[in-house]
Amino acid sequence: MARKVDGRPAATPDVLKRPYDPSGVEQRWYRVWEEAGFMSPAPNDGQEPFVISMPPPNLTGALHYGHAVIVTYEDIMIRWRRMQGRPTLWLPGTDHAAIGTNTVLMNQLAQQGRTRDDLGRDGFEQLFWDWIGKSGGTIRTQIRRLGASCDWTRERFTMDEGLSRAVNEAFVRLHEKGLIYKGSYLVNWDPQDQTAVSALEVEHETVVGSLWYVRYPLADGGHIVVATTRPETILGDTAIAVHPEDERYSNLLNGQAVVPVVDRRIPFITDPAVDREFGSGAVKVTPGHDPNDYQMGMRHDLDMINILNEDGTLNENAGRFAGLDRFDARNEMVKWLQDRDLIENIVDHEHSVGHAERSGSIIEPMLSEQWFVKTKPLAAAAANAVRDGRIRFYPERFADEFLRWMDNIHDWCISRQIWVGHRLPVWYCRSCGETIVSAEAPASCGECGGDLEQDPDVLDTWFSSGLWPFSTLGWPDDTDDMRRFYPTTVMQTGYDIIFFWVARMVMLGIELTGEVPFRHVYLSGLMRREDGSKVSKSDPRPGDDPEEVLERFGADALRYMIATAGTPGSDMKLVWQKLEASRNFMNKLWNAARFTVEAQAARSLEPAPPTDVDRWILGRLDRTVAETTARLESFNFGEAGRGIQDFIWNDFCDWFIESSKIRLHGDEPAAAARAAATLADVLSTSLRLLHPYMPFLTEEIWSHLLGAVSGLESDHIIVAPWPQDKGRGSHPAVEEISALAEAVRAIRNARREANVEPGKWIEAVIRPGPRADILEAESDFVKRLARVDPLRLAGSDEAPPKNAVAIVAGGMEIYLPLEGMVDLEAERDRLLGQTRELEAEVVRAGESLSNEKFLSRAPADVVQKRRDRREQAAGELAAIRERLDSL
RNA sequence: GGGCAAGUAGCUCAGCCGGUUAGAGCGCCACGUUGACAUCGUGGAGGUCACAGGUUCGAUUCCUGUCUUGCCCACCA
Repeated sequence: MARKVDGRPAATPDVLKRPYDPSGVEQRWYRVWEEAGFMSPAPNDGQEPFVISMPPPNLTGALHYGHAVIVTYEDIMIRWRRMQGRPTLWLPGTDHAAIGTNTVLMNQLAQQGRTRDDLGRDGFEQLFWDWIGKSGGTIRTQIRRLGASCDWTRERFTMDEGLSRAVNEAFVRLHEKGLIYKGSYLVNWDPQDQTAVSALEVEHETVVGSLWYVRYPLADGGHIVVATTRPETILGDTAIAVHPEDERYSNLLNGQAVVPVVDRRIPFITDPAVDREFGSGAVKVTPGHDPNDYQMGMRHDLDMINILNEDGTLNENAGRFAGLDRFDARNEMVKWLQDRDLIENIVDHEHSVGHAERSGSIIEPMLSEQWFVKTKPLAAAAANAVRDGRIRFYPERFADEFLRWMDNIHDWCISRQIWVGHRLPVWYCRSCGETIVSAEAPASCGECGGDLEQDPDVLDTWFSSGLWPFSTLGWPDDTDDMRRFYPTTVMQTGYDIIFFWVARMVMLGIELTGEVPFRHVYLSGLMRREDGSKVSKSDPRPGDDPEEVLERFGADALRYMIATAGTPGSDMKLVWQKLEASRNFMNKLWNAARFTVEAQAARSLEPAPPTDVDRWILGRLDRTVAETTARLESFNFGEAGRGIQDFIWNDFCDWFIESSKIRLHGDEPAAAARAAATLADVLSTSLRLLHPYMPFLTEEIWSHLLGAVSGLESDHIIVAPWPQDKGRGSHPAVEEISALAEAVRAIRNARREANVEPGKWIEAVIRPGPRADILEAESDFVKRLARVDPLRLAGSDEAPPKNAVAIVAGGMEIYLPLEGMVDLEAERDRLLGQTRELEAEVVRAGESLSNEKFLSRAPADVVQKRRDRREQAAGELAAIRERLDSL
């Protein structure tokens, strides 16, 4: 027989060693599941499938907590639905992340002192594919490590052959319908990555800069003052605008101003967009480098001058400043103006500056020829799908956010001047200049037969991710998977990409497939650091890497912490103590399992009928089953998880296991067999409830149970049936035993107050009132758990013992005759204190019960409840007063 | 500038489609080697549910306003 460290014999089999150690266990079970094919959908039996497209992690490096959050919630849903018997498909994959990956690769090259031009496009693409292989492998391993029960046989990558075909097809179809167009517009230009980005990829940051008041000479002499935050853009000015009703400047309208440095003569225009109160009331107009001015330029047909090169230096239009970097140019310009006394004033000014999400560099609005998606018609259809309930959001407030964005949408710039991503399916004829948009590469120009050249640009990464729910199922082909699994059921992702991704999927899904891509959108919060700061790629800190947590606590602990960390849609913090609490819970369950397995030795006999204690725990179990199922239905994963723990720890371990020891160690084999059977029953059901949260631990325990218990529903818990509520929660024993537990608690409390040694057995006398039967049947429950013996039931006409501590609890009067230990004074004080509390209670209840309006307006059950409460309090009060009198 | 969320025990957070003595984990205090578990057990202390009004028989929960914090959206030079 195995020995414990302290020398006591251990009756538990060696396989259930304590404490629970997740390392090894987790990887082992994952392999078993994968090899058995449990994670692929069951064959088509006509049942409605439950489908989730896993948000594809970016291949920009390793896993982060965002992925852990996604895996946790989605795996909970998938495992739960699988256990319910639904055919489930959870389709995993990865995303090439275009600019994100581009940044990673460019940084790697920079560290070697190289640029992408050293490699050339082919060489750079080779580098990309090498990286994809490496990063993809890491990510796949980590997703497995988290326990994601997804279908790896259907894994996809946004740039694999099928998905690339889908991208081309989507582009061509949208282009044919006029929903994709090319044009020269003011775009957000990232001078560092040297590419256009979409408005969503620009992050605005409020900074305190300067507002320069600049004197522009007038052609007819004199000057006009204009305020600007970007003096270098003076070089691109093509007008000066004032408000039409601004009389201060009405006399200047026919004249011209002279742009400093370049000496260009520019007209005055009037436009109601000008704010008379701001600055001098006159504004310089730079249509080539400011969105506002661009609009104004369009309205007034102004010249549009581009003063920047793609790398952010100034071009030949900048005169003497050509070749300078944009920031140097600003300083030089100010100096130049100051030298000529053309700066009237400089004031601090708070304004917002756009930065590129990836590179962090300041965005320059710049004229550029790009490809765009015409979003208005797509957005209208998407908004309708949400308004009419075809798509539902959880929490609901995100639907409003979604709609607001859709209603104010701008066209989407989808071309990027980088080398990572899907090349535009666009070719130009070298001879005649013809543009050809085609899903397949054409051999030659259809017009003149000339040679073709493919457009060098690639697509925004979100264009391909926008197709994800259907491109992964085989679209544009009419595949079995597409027919069976589309539309998908739930889309769950972080709320931070609702516009980037969710919105695009809805727009493109409806347009290209005619159906919404998913029915439910569950948006989860972000995982923050313990101090509340955001985990960021640009500023990594120790603790940001989930790998550490997996090492120390295992995937189950991390998952449970994430699932129970908060409420839907709200951010959560990575709190170390919560991970410890998860681990402790796992250990608690593990030990309960050891106990249960050990107890099965008693199951050789035909079990006795269930006792009220059995009925109580089975009733509590059924209530937990019902609650958990309802909470999962409504996406309340945190509440569900906490409820399961509450049941396992507080009901099962603290009360049922403790009380089962009476029967297990007693001398009635049939009773012991019943206790063992109930233990196994409750444990196996609890494990199934918990499995979606802690797949590894529950599978491990299940495997040990298999050897000890018969009648388990399945060889593997992952495919075991989800528990059913058998309605035992309404059995009277549920309340009866709860009352006994309340009595036990009260006795323990009284013992403590009377300074009775915890281990000491003391006598108790109970006047059971209406609980005589249950107390008779389960007196051992009270005896053992309250450590009282002998326990004597007194008739209602019998006088209570004199020198005793008196307690009223669970509808019973309990007396603990503690000879020589009862301090009469202290006892009287204690009882007086209780009297006061009860009196207050009676008064409170009495006030509302004597209130006519309460009686007439409050619902009947509320009134009844209050009556009951008053009655109970009054009863207890009477008993205590009687006791006081006798002292 | 507009919008959203949050403000509940020392800390991290639940709860509240109005009605219980407002809960959990951690922390704290006291006690405990009772054969599942010290990653534990038992008992306890600790909250004017941000503030001010209003609706109601009754408000932590609903409404209005204020303050604080966080986030999103927005072309004010």
